[in-house]
Amino acid sequence: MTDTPPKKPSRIQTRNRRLILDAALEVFSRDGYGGATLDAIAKGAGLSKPNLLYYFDGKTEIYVTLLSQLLETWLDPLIELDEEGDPVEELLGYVRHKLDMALELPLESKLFAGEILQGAPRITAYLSDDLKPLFDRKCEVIQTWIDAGRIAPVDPAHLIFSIWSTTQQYADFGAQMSVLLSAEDPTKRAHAHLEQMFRSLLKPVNY
Amino acid sequence: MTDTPPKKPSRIQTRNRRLILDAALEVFSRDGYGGATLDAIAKGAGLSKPNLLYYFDGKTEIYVTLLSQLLETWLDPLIELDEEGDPVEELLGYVRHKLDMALELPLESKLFAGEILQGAPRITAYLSDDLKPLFDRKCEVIQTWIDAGRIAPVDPAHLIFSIWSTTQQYADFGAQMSVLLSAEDPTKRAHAHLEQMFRSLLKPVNY
DNA sequence: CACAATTTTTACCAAATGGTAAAGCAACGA
DNA sequence: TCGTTGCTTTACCATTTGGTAAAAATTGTG
Repeated sequence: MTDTPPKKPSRIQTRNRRLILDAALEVFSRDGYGGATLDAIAKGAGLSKPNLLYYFDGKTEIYVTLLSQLLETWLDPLIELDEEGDPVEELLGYVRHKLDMALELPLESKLFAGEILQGAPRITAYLSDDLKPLFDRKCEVIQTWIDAGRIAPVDPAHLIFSIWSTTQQYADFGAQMSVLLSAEDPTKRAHAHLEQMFRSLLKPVNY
Repeated sequence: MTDTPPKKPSRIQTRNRRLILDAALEVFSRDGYGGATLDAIAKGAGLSKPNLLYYFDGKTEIYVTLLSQLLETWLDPLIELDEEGDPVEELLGYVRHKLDMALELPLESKLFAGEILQGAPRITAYLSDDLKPLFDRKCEVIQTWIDAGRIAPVDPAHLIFSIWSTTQQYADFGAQMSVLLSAEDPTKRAHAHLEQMFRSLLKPVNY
């Protein structure tokens, strides 16, 4: 019995860790890892800095905790891509789902984008251990659909990349869009536009 | 004659400012604005920190200088979009040009992305003063093409957004792609994939 | 060369930052 | 109610960071 007992966290622990992670998400996604400070996070959480460090071992741990929690959510939509369903509708469903996530969780999207932008120094392990196997599997599914002539012959990997970038931009580049579209709401046309784009790309060639 | 005389910079000034900006690009794009330090930039440039500050007034000035220089280059391809040319080929040419830029200038792309990600706090003025007018003009051009039935009816603004995001991802998310494609070279299929995607989207409906 | 202007170095500094030690306070079971 | 455990505060601290003052060295120029 030398191993650490699991010990479920107290109510107070659950609450404060939640407060900290919420504040940290805001700060990290706004200022980046380097620009974020423990003071800012503590202030946002309504706690003192040493109190923060009672719950987390340091800045990096908070950041990594945030990322790994996020990554689970992030993977879900891709997992749901079902080989048995209708190919075009499955892929369009994935686009829709991913776009909804970007629109509803912009801070999470930005946090992730920021980490990748800087070379993903803290999550490369996750990328190769969790994401890559899933990615490879889904690429194969897509390839199967292509071989069966059920969608147009696209490059599966680059198709997924395109889905990721076109959906996430609505969170990541939101500041730019706000300026360029002034009054308009980017959300409005985003769904329709992406549906049109990927439908025209994927529609199997008639003959 | 109370205004500052132009005074062309000495050879030594030109060289050192170049050294500094080159080093700064590397550091800022890798560590973000907040994570970048003057020491790191100075080291990269092979100068002492106070020497840096002889050429630039401070961290922010270096960063802003870098961004505004970059932004000119960034705009060019969009400016070249020619109303008189063949619509589909013009737009595909823009895609190609933008992709080449992302592949050849990944640091610049990342620097820009990082700034937008954080809400573009230092370049909002540029966005509304320079980019927006150009953006609006080109949206009108695209709308003209649509009205003439020369390309499929897409949302011009979102079309441009999609071009931006799908091209820039090859720089901004390069770390992720490296892991997911392991040995392969993302560059190879990128051009073909984007051409296929935007061609199928833009092809005018036959009737 | 002499002298002024430019460039670089040395020696600092105040504020911010990530983090710690230890005492005080609260909660809770026996 | 006592003692143990869990939580919070106060008071620090070493390092890093952006930045400055001023002397020293270098460069350009008549």
